[in-house]
Amino acid sequence: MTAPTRDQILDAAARVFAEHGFRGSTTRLIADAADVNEVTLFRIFGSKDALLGEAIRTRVYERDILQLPDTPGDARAELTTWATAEYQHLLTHRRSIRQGMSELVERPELCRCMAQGPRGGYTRLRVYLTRLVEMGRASKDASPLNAAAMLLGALFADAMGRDMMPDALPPAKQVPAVYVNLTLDAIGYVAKPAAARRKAAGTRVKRGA
Amino acid sequence: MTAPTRDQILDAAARVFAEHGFRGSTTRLIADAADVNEVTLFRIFGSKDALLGEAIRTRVYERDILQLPDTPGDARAELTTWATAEYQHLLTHRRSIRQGMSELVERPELCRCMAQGPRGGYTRLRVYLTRLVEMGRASKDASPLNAAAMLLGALFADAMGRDMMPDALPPAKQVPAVYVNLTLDAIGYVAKPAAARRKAAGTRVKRGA
DNA sequence: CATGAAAGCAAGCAATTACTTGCAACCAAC
DNA sequence: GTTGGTTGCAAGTAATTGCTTGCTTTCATG
Repeated sequence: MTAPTRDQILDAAARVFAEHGFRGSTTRLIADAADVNEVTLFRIFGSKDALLGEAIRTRVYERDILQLPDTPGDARAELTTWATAEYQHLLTHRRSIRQGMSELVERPELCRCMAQGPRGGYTRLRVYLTRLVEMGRASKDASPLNAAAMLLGALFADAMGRDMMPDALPPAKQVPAVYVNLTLDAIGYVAKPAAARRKAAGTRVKRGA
Repeated sequence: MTAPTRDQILDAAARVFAEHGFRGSTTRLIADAADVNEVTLFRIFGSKDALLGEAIRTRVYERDILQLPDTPGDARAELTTWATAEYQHLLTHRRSIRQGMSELVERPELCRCMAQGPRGGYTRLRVYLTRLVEMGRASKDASPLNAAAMLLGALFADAMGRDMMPDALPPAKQVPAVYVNLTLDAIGYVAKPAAARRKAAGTRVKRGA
């Protein structure tokens, strides 16, 4: 068994899955897309389920989440960079993600690997926003937990729904910055802590949302 | 042909679709769920496609969007009520909506009816938030368009993703208020216009997000 | 060249699925 | 009771699908 063929099949399976979903990804379709003989799929992976399971796990859901700094600097810039990577992944894989979401009832075992990315992102973001509050750079009343959920939710919804109504949403290139800025405004973000705020009084009027 | 049987079948089809999606909704499954003979489905609807198409259109996607007042009063209360209705619909139909989303590539004709609800909600919310800005009750820098997108996005993502990670999101009962309040904070909402703001200086510290 | 592993090819199986057909049963209305 | 409309029942068709099997071909290695 050669690694190129195995990867080739996994890549092809993920592509077919994105368009056709679980049932619609016939072994014939996958074999054609991978440019191999159908029987090869069974020789290597044993069953269609095993093949597709591994394909979407390794090609869609398993990934590294970008790090956020332990000590926040320019939060608007840092979070926008971070959100851009997150959003890019969601946008790139939106078809597969939509297919995976539709399988939640019939294949609950998919739940864990599907939730891995969102959980990781959520945790990092929440920690970062909590630090902002602790540093006196966001309102003490703010809930980093809720704000993190809202930002990630908005990014997710945008990526999943954009194909449905592209004209009704902010331009894709602007999306990360738009939602990051709204989120930071929502938690009363300021570039400097309260003690230093009097000297930088105009900071908030310079950024529009 | 009797109307009860027709409706019975449509209801059953929608239920089966929510769990099994398009392909997985076999005519046998639907007939069993509707407690009718399989041939009846074809007598009444002609094909499985036509049946499912009508079922999800009429049982999931076609709906009335709650109105928002032309002149905003207590925006936190009004938007929370409104968002609660919106969220409830999304939560109730989340399985069907997820299935529908997964079909976007293979059945692009679904796009329009799927987008109808979100578009309507988006428009109403945007108009309402624009009025807030015009009344001097939100920041002139705010973009009602972006804020509307974020609020609706967050509600959507929450409803669609809750099954995947129920513990990582705000409690469902609190969701509408949480995201409405964050959104209003993001656009610099105040209960009264700028001219009257000095007399109600404590308004913002009373509500936590 | 010989060998073994990997993959291709062709045929086929059993199960499933949307759908059809002919007859029978049921029910409401006259 | 008769009639017409609606639905059920049973059997079946053609197509599709995951998967298997036996033989052949290809390729890398010694």
